[in-house]
Amino acid sequence: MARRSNQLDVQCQFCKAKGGSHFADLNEEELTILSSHKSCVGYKKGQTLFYEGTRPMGIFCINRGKVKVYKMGSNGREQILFIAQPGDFLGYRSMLSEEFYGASATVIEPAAICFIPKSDFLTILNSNPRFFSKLMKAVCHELGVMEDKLAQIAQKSVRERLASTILMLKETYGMEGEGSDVIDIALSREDLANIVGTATETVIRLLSEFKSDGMIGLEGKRIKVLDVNALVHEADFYA
Amino acid sequence: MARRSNQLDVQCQFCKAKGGSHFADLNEEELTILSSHKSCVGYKKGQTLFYEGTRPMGIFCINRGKVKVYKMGSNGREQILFIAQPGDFLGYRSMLSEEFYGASATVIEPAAICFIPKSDFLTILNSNPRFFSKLMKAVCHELGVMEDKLAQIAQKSVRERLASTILMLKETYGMEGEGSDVIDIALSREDLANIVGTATETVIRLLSEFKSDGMIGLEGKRIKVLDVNALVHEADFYA
DNA sequence: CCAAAAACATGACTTTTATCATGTTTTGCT
DNA sequence: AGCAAAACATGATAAAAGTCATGTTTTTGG
Repeated sequence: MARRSNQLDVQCQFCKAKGGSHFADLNEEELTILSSHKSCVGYKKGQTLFYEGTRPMGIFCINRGKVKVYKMGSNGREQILFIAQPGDFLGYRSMLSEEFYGASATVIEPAAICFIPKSDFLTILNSNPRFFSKLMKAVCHELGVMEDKLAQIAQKSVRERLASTILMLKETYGMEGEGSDVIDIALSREDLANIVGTATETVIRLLSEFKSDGMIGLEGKRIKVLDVNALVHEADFYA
Repeated sequence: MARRSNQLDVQCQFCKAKGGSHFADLNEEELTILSSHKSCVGYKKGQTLFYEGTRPMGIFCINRGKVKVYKMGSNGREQILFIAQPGDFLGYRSMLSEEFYGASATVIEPAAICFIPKSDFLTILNSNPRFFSKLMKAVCHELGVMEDKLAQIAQKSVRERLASTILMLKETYGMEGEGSDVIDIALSREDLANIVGTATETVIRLLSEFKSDGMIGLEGKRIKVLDVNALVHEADFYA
């Protein structure tokens, strides 16, 4: 069998990212089915897994790296819906609703990503009701999260949303340091703006303000959280 | 068995709203299970089915009327997530993700609504894989719709969102008239603002503008769509 | 390693939208 | 019917955020 130069040898059975994923409690046999026709490829920053409006052919499972999932607006600006990390699946939602992709997915940190053809995935899904239930639960949870984000964007100011986004990033990517947590994700200011739902300049300005107020520290792209409480207050969590 | 004064006798087998609902192709036996412990009650405008933060005990199935589903913001303003109509279920999403309700549901037009206890609903769900699949598909679709709304709110102006909301309402509640379609739903300006995600005054002002531009007509709460193309243009659908 | 491109940063200005104030109309209730 | 409350409407003003212009720094590719 021909091999693409950057084809990687990642078997589901031994995947380190599996632990936290929905695949966590499939049995050996099922993992073998998953592995049988799958391919795993290295992706560079900026490469796109799939585009909005195209037909899903299978699911992407992230082994390493980070991927932004976003919709393109008529003004050319992206709205980032979420950032996927190792263990996450991508593309199964559209596959299950039998629709075209509603969003695009592009790598933002060098990644290793497996592709599992639709048919293999559906085979597992139909033969394992517990897996199906688990996925259902996950989708229901996701819907709740998305509703939360909608309400936040509709009702909070850009300042509040930025503060709350920084806190959310800290929860997910925060690395314990001495006293301060460094957020271990290389987001451009533009990407950050596209998560928050605002203009790049506005994010840059607010970050400077947060910095001079001593709430965060900036080391290039990396954001250091210096004063969690102040950020929580800024995000208006309890008001 | 004691009967509450406004208890209604609605049997799932003969429910007119069933046709368009997820219950459409359950068999007689399953419908009997559904009916067995269910109650169906009349609700007046303003009555609340459930509150954000409480525990789901079953699902609500709308037989007649309209219900707004919304989240409360810290500023006291509601963000309406969607409006449910006859045939829709409410509350199953939180039940399946085993979380508290993430939103509240309040009647906006006099309604008849059935309540099916959690256990009965889960019985059907576990015994009928096709029904489960259908629901999964619906949730996946809903998630796509919600992502769409998020991107719209994040990227479009209030003016564009109002135009697009009016068009959406026309699709769902439009009644064919002579030349113009009347939107058959009695939304207060405040509710409309809470769908669009803006202040009530802003909606009122923009509606006046749309009216003097000849795009819509206003007869009390009812909105008449006079020029669909102009609204589509205003909503910036193709730009 | 160097040049070009991309990302970051800041100022000036404009537009959009929220907020506050006030008055009018409609609705609901007894 | 009549009164109170809610909803609707409009103006004035302020605040928030977007846009444009321009310069600096960082990153990237040959």
